[in-house]
Amino acid sequence: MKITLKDGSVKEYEAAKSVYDIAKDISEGLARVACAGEVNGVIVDLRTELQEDCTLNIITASDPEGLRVIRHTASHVLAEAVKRLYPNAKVTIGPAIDEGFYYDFEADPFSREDLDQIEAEMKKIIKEGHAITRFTLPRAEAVKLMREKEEPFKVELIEELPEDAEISFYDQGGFVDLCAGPHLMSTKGVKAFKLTSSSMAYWRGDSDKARLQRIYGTAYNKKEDLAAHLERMEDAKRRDHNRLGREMGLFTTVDVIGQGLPLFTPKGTKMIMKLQRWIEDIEENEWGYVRTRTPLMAKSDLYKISGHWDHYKEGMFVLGDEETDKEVFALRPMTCPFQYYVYKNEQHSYRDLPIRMGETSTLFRSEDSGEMHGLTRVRQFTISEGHLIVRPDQMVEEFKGCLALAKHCLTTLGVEEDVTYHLSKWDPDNREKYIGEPEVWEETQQHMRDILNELHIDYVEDVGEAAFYGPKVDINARNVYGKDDTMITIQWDALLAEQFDMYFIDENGSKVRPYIIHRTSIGCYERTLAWLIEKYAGKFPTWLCAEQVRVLPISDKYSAYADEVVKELKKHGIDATMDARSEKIGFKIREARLDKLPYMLVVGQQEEADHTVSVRSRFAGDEGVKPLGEFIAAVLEEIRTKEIRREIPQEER
RNA sequence: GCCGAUAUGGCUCAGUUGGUAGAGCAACGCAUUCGUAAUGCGUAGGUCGUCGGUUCGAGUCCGACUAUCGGCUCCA
Repeated sequence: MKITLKDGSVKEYEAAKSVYDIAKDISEGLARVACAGEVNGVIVDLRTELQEDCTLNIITASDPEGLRVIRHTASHVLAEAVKRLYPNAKVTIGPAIDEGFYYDFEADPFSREDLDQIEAEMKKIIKEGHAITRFTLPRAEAVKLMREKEEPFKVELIEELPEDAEISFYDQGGFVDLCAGPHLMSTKGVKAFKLTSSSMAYWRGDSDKARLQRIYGTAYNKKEDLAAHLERMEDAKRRDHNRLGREMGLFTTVDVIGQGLPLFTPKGTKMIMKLQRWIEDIEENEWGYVRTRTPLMAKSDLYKISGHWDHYKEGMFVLGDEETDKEVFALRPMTCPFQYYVYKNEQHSYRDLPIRMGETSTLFRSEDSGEMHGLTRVRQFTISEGHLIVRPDQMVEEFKGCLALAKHCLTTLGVEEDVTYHLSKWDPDNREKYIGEPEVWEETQQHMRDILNELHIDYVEDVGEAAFYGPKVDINARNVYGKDDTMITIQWDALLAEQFDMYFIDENGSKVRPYIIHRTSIGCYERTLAWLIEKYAGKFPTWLCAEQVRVLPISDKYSAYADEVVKELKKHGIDATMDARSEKIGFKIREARLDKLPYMLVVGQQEEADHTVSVRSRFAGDEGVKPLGEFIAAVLEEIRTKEIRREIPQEER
């Protein structure tokens, strides 16, 4: 009998061998890695004897799917452990997920101690080494089985399947769970796992349905892989901007000020100012933007024109009461209509276009109280907002320019490798959500594809993610915990000009509607700073650092010279300070290192006499003694070019 | 908004069955004046998130509120 494996290789076996035995054999004796039991596309029982030549789909631990199988099996072991310890708990679903697995139970909340106990029980089950076997039942019998076991959630799931479906179950030594599989062949195969946390979740994600307790865990093929994963999570925790940013004294929050309203310290403010000045300068000087300055609030009338009053009122902070007050205001959640009125302030010729308006714009959004997080989800934020008013024939070129600017910003910050581009399209099956003709949507989206391809940008297309007035390109970044946040968005809008009655005069003297591009170049400063904190673990490129150089006199005797050095540095616009405390030099260096400073200048008798500085950097350690002028020139160049100096590991120095 | 956990000096955390707060680091002072990741000694600092309740007595028990964290996206 010839067995063709998934990878195409063919192996010869004696006839009537079981899938189980073959799997055991070709998974290199591991006997733990999944036997999917899929033969020529048909799922078979693990103990089925194979009579003919066939193709066999065996998953090994080295397959990406192998990890999912291990984790899925771990979730079943978890379910069994919970049922053993809490017989009244009801099981629901337990899939493998990106970083591990979870299982939802209807039960009382689990504490960390409970998780430890469950973990111990899981280890027992694994040690007992139950064979995991698959069997199927017709739907009616499947329902009956789960009724007998008093598992209402499973009954509900089965009843949703087609009436003639063969329902598959997996049995691990008496614990039976409804499941499509595949699984490992024995509970013994779960060798490296950990329960990480528990939380609450709703049945089917619906807050009107039953409240469930979710237990999260992770599992790996080898103990070392698990340890590495846990180490990664520890590292993520250390980089977490919400922790590191506070620790480094960049921002804080205050109870009585409110949720989602971070306060920036002088240090954090300086960093944001550096980002902001950079963006404002390059937009104005290199990318042809004019700048505007518009109110942070407006009468409700404005938002009624823009449509926000009807569609976004929940998300706005409204000042006043429509019933009792003559005028009602709202803090602005976006800048668009404000800049539109700047455009409308004068009549424009086709020759004036494009007009690129940029504003460092503070916005307010009334996020739900549970949605706030650090600097990434806040109620007040400041964004490098902008609107381009363009002629239809300029649209493609200008859109390209916006993307190029965004890309330039990302590259300068050294984060261009960490983003994903998304073409957010409309949903042709959900036309009432969007305005405009299908042909126009398809055409616009094709333009955007062409632009992305021309700029050699890899992207994914997301259906149904467009704005109601047009498609957009979103640039997302992944945070330390692997979650995506949108950093930059560039939107194609051929509609709102109509709503605000914007026009320009074409060469024939008639009024024409312009197109609008709604865009940001670097996103909002709060979120960008958060991202940079995590990306660099607080060790920012020199140009961004609030404190770039610290001068460390060996002793009080040299503080006059140190002071002179600081003054000289400041004269050149370098952010420099002095540590004049009567501490040992080793102590001062240690503190400067912990503060993640790029440069330390040690000065003592020798340096004072020669007008030099002894340079120690975060990047290369001791860089030797240099004339002060030479050091300043080098740092100024590094700042000017926004260089991201690579850190040479300790052992290579 | 919903569910859960948490809230003690600037920071990280102890505080046992309710009996009126403790450590390390930081800060400050004194001594030390030092050559590339921690000098020594000492001092001060808290109405225990806020408000209310139970009690002779509350950091500890109960309730409300506020804030922080995790989850509410991954679907047999």
